[in-house]
Amino acid sequence: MSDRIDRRPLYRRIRDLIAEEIAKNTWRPGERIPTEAELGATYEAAGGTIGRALDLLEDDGLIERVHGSGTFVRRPNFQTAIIRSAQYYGCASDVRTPRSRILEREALPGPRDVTTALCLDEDAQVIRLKRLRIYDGLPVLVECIWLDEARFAPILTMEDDQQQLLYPIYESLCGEVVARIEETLTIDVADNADAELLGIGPGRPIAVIERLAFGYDGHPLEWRCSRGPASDLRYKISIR
Amino acid sequence: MSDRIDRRPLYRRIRDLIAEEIAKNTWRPGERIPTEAELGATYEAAGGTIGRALDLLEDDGLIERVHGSGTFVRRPNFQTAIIRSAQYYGCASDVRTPRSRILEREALPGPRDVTTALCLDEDAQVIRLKRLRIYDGLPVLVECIWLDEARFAPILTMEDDQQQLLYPIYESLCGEVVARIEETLTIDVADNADAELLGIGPGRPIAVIERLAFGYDGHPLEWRCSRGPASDLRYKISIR
DNA sequence: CAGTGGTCTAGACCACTGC
DNA sequence: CAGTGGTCTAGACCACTGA
Repeated sequence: MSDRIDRRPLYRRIRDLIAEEIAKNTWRPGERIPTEAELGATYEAAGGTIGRALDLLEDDGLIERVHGSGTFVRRPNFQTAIIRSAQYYGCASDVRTPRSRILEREALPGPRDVTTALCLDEDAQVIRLKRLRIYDGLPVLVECIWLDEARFAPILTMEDDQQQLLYPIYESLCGEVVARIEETLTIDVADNADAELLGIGPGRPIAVIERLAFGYDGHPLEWRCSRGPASDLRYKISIR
Repeated sequence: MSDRIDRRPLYRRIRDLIAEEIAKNTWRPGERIPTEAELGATYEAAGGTIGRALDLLEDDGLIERVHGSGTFVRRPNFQTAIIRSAQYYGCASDVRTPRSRILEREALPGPRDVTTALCLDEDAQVIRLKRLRIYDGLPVLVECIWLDEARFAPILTMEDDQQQLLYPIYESLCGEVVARIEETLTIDVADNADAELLGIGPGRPIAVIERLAFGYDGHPLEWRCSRGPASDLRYKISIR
């Protein structure tokens, strides 16, 4: 049945087969997947082996198990994103309402670096959003967001609901689910445009967070570049 | 035998018992610990259960298993430390020799914030090192390092071997092993002292990395504050 | 209550290391 | 080769969820 050529352990191969099903959208985020017993029958493995495969998927953040209830496809929340580490997020009152205003929105032929980052054809059409994020009435982040127009066309005509986060909109409007992000932090100094939008002096340090968002199938969906005052940044990690 | 009150699963309790042995220095870093069969006899558990406990310890970076050879106490290397992410580290030639020169070294009554960070008595005596880290002849990091004098007295009289890293010295000279670190990144602007030591203009962005280092027993051993040009920083993470 | 995931065992067999 | 960790099974039992 299983390839004799693939010498990886059974529970690893089963992990990958299930991950593939998730990538193929066999089950949507939040949905229940088959029980361990059913999976055991499907993949012809003992319960312990299936359990071990699910352990790996849980570690990878792809599924969530609820004791007595079932195993579900997880919808990631990116709690440890660098952007979240900024001071204004950690404020006392957790009811601070983040808002965001779209400043510019257009479709255009993709610049070379954008099509490269998103793995698109060189002549592909892309969407560009320029957005200002606001906390407590104060502008704290300028974002430039790039999307493949072929996948995200509805974004061009949606109304600007300032309360809404983008990723849930991607899912409801375009059927695209973000499963993983990569963030890179660098430091720059504010140019005149930054200074004006963010209300700080030109030449002050700016935190630049470049983000690539990927779907369950590993394909890049969104490229985003966020700029905010570096004085608001406080990023903490623990290492062994 | 085992407490009926402790309702955590057996493999979790065994994980903690072994972690405790490591913290107590029953086995030193690099040493082999008993075989799974021996551990099974000690803790009265089946092989699979011991294996699962060791899985957890491996995930936590406390041990390393070598197939066919044994299980060893791991010596961490902190590859993902924020400081490592600086540009000058990632350079093409990997033979760049980092050097460091100790600028100041003294014992003094611990300032309040230092004794607090290191969990010492308020009137404890501490060691303060000021160090300049140099890559390719260029100064790139100013570090201020604080240690409990009671544990690290030999540091006061050691000779300044500019090639050596500190953590191996802590181990060989003082018998203290760093098992885990916590780093916090913030951004500041260069004051005159920074500017002079690092050879940049005052007011330029500075990356400030505060680091607390802990022993296997979870006690803080070292408090360190590093300052370097933020333009050299490029920190990348992946999140689900 | 039935159905689900979580723990644990005993034992078989395999794969790798180092003598 | 003996000793070690790694995989896998079948089945028992437990703990939790939700109808």
